[in-house]
Order: sequence, then structure tokens, then C-alpha cells
Amino acid sequence: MEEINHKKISEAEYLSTYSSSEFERPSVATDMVIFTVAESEKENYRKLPEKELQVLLIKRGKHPFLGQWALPGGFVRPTETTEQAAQRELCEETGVQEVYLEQLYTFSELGRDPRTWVMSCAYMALVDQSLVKLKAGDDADEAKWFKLIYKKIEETEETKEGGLTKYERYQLSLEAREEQNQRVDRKEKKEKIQLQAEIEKKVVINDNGRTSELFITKNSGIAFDHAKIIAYAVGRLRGKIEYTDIALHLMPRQFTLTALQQVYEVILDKPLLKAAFRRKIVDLVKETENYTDKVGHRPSRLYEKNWMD
Amino acid sequence: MEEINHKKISEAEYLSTYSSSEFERPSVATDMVIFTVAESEKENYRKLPEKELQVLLIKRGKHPFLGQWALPGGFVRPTETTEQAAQRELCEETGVQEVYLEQLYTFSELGRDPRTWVMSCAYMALVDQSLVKLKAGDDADEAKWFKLIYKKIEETEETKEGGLTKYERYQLSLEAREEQNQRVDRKEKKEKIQLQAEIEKKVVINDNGRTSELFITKNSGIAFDHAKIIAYAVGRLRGKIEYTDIALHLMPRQFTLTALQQVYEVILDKPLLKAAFRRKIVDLVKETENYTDKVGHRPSRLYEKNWMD
DNA sequence: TAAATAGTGTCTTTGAGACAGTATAAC
DNA sequence: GTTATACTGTCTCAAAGACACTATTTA
Repeated sequence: MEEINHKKISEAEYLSTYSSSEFERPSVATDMVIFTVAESEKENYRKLPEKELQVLLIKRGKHPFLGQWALPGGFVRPTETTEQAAQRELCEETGVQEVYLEQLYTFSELGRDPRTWVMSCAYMALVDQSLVKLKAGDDADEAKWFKLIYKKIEETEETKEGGLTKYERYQLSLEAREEQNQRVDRKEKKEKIQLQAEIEKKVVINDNGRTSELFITKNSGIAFDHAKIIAYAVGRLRGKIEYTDIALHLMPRQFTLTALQQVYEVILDKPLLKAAFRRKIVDLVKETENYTDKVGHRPSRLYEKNWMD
Repeated sequence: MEEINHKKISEAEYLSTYSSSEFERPSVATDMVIFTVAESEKENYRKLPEKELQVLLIKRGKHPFLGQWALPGGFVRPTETTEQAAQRELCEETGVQEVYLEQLYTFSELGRDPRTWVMSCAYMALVDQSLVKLKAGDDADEAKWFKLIYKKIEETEETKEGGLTKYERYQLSLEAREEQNQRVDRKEKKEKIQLQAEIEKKVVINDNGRTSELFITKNSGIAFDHAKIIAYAVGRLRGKIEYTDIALHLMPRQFTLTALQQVYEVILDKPLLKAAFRRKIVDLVKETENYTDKVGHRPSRLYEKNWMD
């Protein structure tokens, strides 16, 4: 509590006497959920490649959670906003400037970092993979794209007196290919890194309305509470892709409408009808006079992003 | 940077040697945008009362911004999450437990608090006015409901090379009735407290997409960057009321559909068509057998909230 | 009975879902 | 010609906008 008799001093005088260490302060970090969409290999020469939603993780080279995988991030400095910190981390990790960046949520559960009191202001970034150059992975800072699958696996309801509680269980699977860095052998072993977590969404409905909260119920290999942050980000991405044009941030300069549709499908994790999809996104894109080429079937017109509205 | 050779120590050992004061830390506060909807007086005995959107502000009894009006809030303690801090502030200020609470955004602009490095994790709360008992206003902590009007007043576009910049100017008006506490004179002077701010929304559209940012361009009487936080909250409320049932949190236990429509109208600041409105919200409410009474015209059926989905 | 709100019916418009049908390059 | 994708047309259905019409209470 301030004990100064404020009636008698000016604001300038007050500030000069203000002690900035009256309260214990948390550390504040930003964590970045950086999404991209990449193509996996073609099954045959005429089939289109499949797409996958990917998230960037970094192998921790230090305690805590040494050897586990974490979201890129770091502490916010006194000379920058959380957004600038996120921007800085993003650039350090991917080399990309100018990408879509959105503040997600500030996580402040006690004990989320075993070291000390740390809040995390989480951001989501959407990047076009073709622009990204991952930093060469030295031991302490190995970055990898993980294929992300996030699915609801169970839904239960419980009726208590005066209300209803729903539990939705989601599975988060993250998978990356382990590259054999040094070995230049013929038998290029493609070992996979598999991370898994289970997230429970608890929805309480009673006279006072509806509240929902996420919990990590299982976790193997994902550092801190980052499984929860990723789950939150996927939810936000899925919600926003339906009524905004953010998906365009994941596209290269020119792209086919089928490619765009695949991006929507892989994010929403469900197939969409072609005709309806095209009607919906027609205003988000501009026709070009270019077509795909040598694809083993009818070529497709290329489009560009149309941000005007 | 941590200079410990982490290869040789366990996580437990590492944590015991971790110094928690390596980085400069910000103060973290929560600020609450507490909305309610209240009725103003009837024009005549048969007309329905008008509704107004209100926000709770507190007159600052200390520096900085002494005498100006600020959102309720306070520093987050090491024993609580930001949400718990918000909950606590809300309860201290309004006496209400169990209300709708939603994290809005974390504001971290440098210099937003002249004392020191302070981030604010802002929350929005929606309360039914009938449950609120404002704390008796002692000198240092006078709380008041302000009628809120937030309107777009200008929109300009600027085409630069490689992009388009839109500026949208919004006016935020806050108005409260100054009650004459002690005086019990006949001539009950109803002086008004008028606060005004102008917010500019700058939208930049270029090859990299669309970014938008809010700035306070004029401000009279609103402390800190709280005009911006309020503007942000109104935007969120307007967006969410269209596709969720959060408006129900502003309603008393029983209410008429016209009252609910008025709440939507006052928040969205535009009239809605009755038939379409009723079709849209029919699943959010439950019929009761009760009707309004003595209203000078046909009585109206009362409804209750129906959160089930 | 006049005033004011309550509540319903229905025509139109819009957009999404569903699905079929035609088009076209590469092999 | 076969394969696989590109692209369009249209029927249906559901929700929202617009507006008009009927119903009911109270001073």
C-alpha cells in the first residue's frame, strides 16, 4: 500500500518517489505456436500430394525439460512489448519477417514452470513454408517441424444437481522425421519422433452459464504446459479459418484453389465440398492467367491472395 | 544465459541452483472491463424503458492519474493466476461471485504505466445489474457505472505503393450521473460526469496481409490506456454476441424477449427486426408461464436462460 | 377506444450442402 | 483411351431480411 499523502504532491513528485519493487513480480515469456502447411510425397505421378498441418518445436538443450520438445519462445525484455518479443523469437527461429501474428492467451497457472513464477503470453503465427529457413540445428537449439493431428476421441456427460458437466477428450499427436545428420549411408533410416498428449476440455453448464477449461491429462515428450497451448492454438485456428481469410497466410504467392481447399481440410480435419468451398472463398482470391503444368491431368488455374475488402 | 553444465546434473539439482532474478521482470496487473445493461427512466407510463450499456469505472484516489477514472484492477499476486486475480477484483468491487469472465488481451506497450514496467492482462466480465451492490464509495475508491457509447465517426483510406491503409476513427463516450451524496435538498442536482476518448483503428493491407492496431488519439479523463482496453472489449463483446449466448449473462433470472432484444440492440448499437431476432435466439431461452403485468399494454411472456446445447 | 407493445405468418433473398455432369492434360 | 483432377450447373434446404397482420392490456 502506498503510504504517501497524495493530496499534497504532484504526479511528477509522486513518480520520483515510487518504489518499483513493492510487489513480487512474475517473469513473463512469450511462446509461439508457429503453424505451416507442408506437402508430403505424392503417391504416384498423377495424384496430388497430401498436405499436413505442422507446428515448429525446439528440442530443449537445458533444464528444465531437458531433451523434451517445446514451443519456441523466451522472456520478454523491458525494452519491448510481448508482440515485439514474439516477433523477435519468430525471426530468430525461422528467419521470417512479416508474418501473421496473433496474440492467443496469457497462461498463468501456478507451477507451469518449475523454476519460478512465469507467465506465458502465447502467440500464434502462420507462415508460408516456402519462406522459412530453419536455423542450422546446433545441439542446444534443434528446431523441427512436427506434423500435427488433433482429434476429439471421447465425449462424456455427467448430470449433477443443478448442472451438467461435459468432458471432451482430445488427442494431440506430433510427429517429425528424425534426419540422420552425419551419416551419409545408403540406408537412410527415417526414424520418427513421436510426441503425444491428451487434453481434457471440461465444460460446466449450470445456472450461471457455461465455463470451459483445458487440462493436460497425459503427456509424453512435450515440455511445460505447451501441449495445452498448442491445443488452444489449434482451436483458435479452426475457429478463425471459418470466418476470416487467415488461411491465406499459409499459402505461397500463387496457388491453386484445390491447394487452398486442402489447407482448409487439413486444418479443419474434415473434407469439404468443392463447389461450396469455391463459392465461399471466391472473394478472397484473384485469378491469374497462369496454370499448373505437367501434373498428369487437367491443369489448374493459379490464384493470388486478395486481401482487399 | 545459464552457464551450468546441464549434462551432468539432474533437473532437481538444476532447479535448486536456478537463480530467479536473472531477468528483469515486469509487474503484471489485471484490468477488468465489467459490463452491464441498465434501464433508464420511462418516457411515459406505457412506453418501455430504454436500455443502456454500462461499464464500471473507479475514481483514482492516488497517483498516477489522480482524480481520473480507471478500470478496476490490481496487481496479480504470486499465489494466484491472472484469472483468479480478476475474479478477486471483481468480487471486491461488485460483491458478485460467479459471473461470466473472459480473458481479453494482454497489453504491454512500453510506458503505458508511468511508474514502471507494467503489463495488463485485461478481462471482460458480464454481470446482471440486479446482482450488483457497489461498494460504498469512500474517498479513495469511488466506483460508478458509466453509460457507454462507442461509435465509428470517420473512415478514411489511403493508397500507398504496395498497399492500402485504412483509418477508422471511433468515439468513446462515458457518462455517469454525479449523485449529491450528503445533500438531501429538494433540488437534486444531477450533474453529469463526461469522459471522452477517440480511438483510431489503423488497418494496413499489403502483400503480407492485414494488420490492425488501436491507438488513443484523444482522451479526457480516462486513466492509463484504459480507453483502448474498453474499446477492445466493446469490439469483442459486439463480435461474440452475434454467434454465442453470452448476452444471457446480462439478463436477470426471468426476462421478456423484447428486453433481450434491447440488450442486443444496445450492444450492437443498431435496431434488429423482431421476427428474425426471435427465430435466432429461440433455442437460447426457455418459456415460463409468467407474464409481465400492469405495463399499460399487452403483457409479455417471461423467459429463462437455457444454457443447454 | 387509443396507445403501445406482443407475437405470428409468409414472401423473398442468400448461402450452404449435395451431387451430377462436362472439360482437359499426361501418360 | 485411361486416369485423375479441374471446373460448372443446378436442385434443395435452412437461415436471415423485410414487412404486414393480428392480439391484448391499461389508462
